[in-house]
Amino acid sequence: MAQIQTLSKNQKIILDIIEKANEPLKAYSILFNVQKKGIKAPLQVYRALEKLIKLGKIHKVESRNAFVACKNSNCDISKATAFSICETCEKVTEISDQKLSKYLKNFQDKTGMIYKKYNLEFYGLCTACKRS
Amino acid sequence: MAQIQTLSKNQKIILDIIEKANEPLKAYSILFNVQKKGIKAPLQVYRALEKLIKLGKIHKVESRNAFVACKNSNCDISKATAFSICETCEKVTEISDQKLSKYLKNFQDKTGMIYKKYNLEFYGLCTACKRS
DNA sequence: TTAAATATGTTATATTATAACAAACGTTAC
DNA sequence: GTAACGTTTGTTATAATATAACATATTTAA
Repeated sequence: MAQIQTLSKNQKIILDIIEKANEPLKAYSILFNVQKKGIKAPLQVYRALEKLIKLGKIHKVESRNAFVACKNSNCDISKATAFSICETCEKVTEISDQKLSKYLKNFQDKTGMIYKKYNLEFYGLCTACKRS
Repeated sequence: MAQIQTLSKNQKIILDIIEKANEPLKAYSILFNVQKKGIKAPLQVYRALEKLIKLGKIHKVESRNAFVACKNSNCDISKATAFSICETCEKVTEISDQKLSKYLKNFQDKTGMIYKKYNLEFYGLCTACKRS
């Protein structure tokens, strides 16, 4: 029932890098960045990523195979994620919209399937790329 | 302006396999299945997949790296996709819900970004797995 | 303080996807 | 018909993403 989860050494190192990046990071680019800190193998990165995702500290942007820090303390331990992705500059922003998340959490399909999580990705043109 | 797009040989073969499968297929499992038909290399598969996606004949289930036939003639040339995915049996169903798609097509974020496409994936427990 | 759970380190390998180049095919305009 | 263009194919090689399996160490909690 521990609410506060202390992160391990590798988990801290990798979360730190993802939080400081202002763009989604790929696993092997993370690996490259942490090699000076003694993390040498892909598995060490993937294991930390897996744990951080479970804790809701980061999310995977599925269509990009990349990882971003959760900017949304409301997001229910990574059970409900929404992103906007610019197809030109690849900028990714986590969408934090109460109405949207409420709508999706309550969504029911015809089959009666129980939904525990969702992930929504919008693709388009960000305002910066629209201008140019 | 051609409305009717005739598929090439490889595209037909690969669409056929995906349509006959009742589950999402992975690229290399498709490759294995079509080797007897003379398609030998991954690129031949990936190129056909890419084209079929553009035409809206199939969709990629991003979180599974797998491909399903479009069951939804309404889905706007693969610009608006929604799936339900059972985390137990991995069954994937394309959701065809007018209200949902209308809601998402009209969704606007705070930044004013223009959305051209979206992909939504719900994860949970299907009715069959719920019973057991 | 010892058992259980979690995290680490390491090597090897599996899986998914694209680059680069050459040739063939299909459509359209003339 | 045929030249020009875009699309598709075939092929080899390689890049990028992710996991298996095993041994050891560390932390947590009864």
